Amino acid sequence: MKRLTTQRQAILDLINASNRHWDAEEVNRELADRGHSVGIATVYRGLTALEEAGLVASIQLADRKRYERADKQHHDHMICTECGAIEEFSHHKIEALQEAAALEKGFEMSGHQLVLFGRCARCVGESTERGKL
Amino acid sequence: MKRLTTQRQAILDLINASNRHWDAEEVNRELADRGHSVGIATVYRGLTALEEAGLVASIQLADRKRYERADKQHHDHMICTECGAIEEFSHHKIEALQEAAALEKGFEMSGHQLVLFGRCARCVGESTERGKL
DNA sequence: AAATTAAATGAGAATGGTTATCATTCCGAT
DNA sequence: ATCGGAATGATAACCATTCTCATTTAATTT
Ligand SMILES: [Mn+2]
Ligand SMILES: [Mn+2]
Ligand SMILES: [Zn+2]
Ligand SMILES: [Zn+2]
Repeated sequence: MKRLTTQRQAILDLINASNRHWDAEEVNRELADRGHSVGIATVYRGLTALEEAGLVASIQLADRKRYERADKQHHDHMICTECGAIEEFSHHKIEALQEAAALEKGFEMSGHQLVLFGRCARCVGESTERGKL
Repeated sequence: MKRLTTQRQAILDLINASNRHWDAEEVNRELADRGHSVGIATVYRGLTALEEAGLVASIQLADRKRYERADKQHHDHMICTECGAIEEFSHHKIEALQEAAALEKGFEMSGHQLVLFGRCARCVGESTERGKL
């Protein structure tokens, strides 16, 4: 059980060849554009299967789930509330302190999700530009 | 504009009188049980309005949005993947380091969301009990 | 190679949380 | 009392995701 079919391979290749954080619909559309159209249900099932196999990683944002390559070290995300850009960062001290906080509550931590919201450098720069006019 | 109507007051009172993290449907059902039934659409609008007014706070979990009292100091959450319990914690160092990480990327942070997943003390205890049998 | 069997696919229906519509009701200000 | 902007509630619509099911694909066994 759990085959790496042509469709799943196509999804995996797409994700591995980029640094983006894809949602199911984007994967579906991009594959269609490339001529290897894959049914949307299959995309959802494929993404789930690939994640279970540890071949892709995901972040659950408010509305949609997004997938990215799994061959990067663990990191968290900052999301620009203005342009939607997703930046990555990792801070080992934060990770350590999370563990500490969990321990303190007798909580057996198995994972976490940290997302920072705000304006990315580019958006901040642009609005500053505009202010100068 | 933005009135504190009877319905919204009822929602607010309900949330303020508890330490729970309510979703819209729970609020709707609880108010109905108490005889002050409020339409589900009104509950959604009310919760949004109350949050905009700073009278309640919210956390966006994977599936649903949950609301809680706003009169507590900022905190983050640990969610038990076994029983669904939501525990709260706050760690000023984590908060500070988040700011630092944002600064490093030229990111103008306006908010964040940190959720730890795992098993709460009670669930860990229970499975240990069971192991002893 | 043919048959067997389990898993995967895809089209479309269904689900579930949330938002939009719209006629009606409420309420504050003139 | 009247007017006009908000709020309400029933319901439809939305949208991401999952489910159903007939069909296809592909390993495994004869
Ligand atoms: Mn990432
Ligand atoms: Mn809380
Ligand atoms: Zn931006
Ligand atoms: Zn628990």
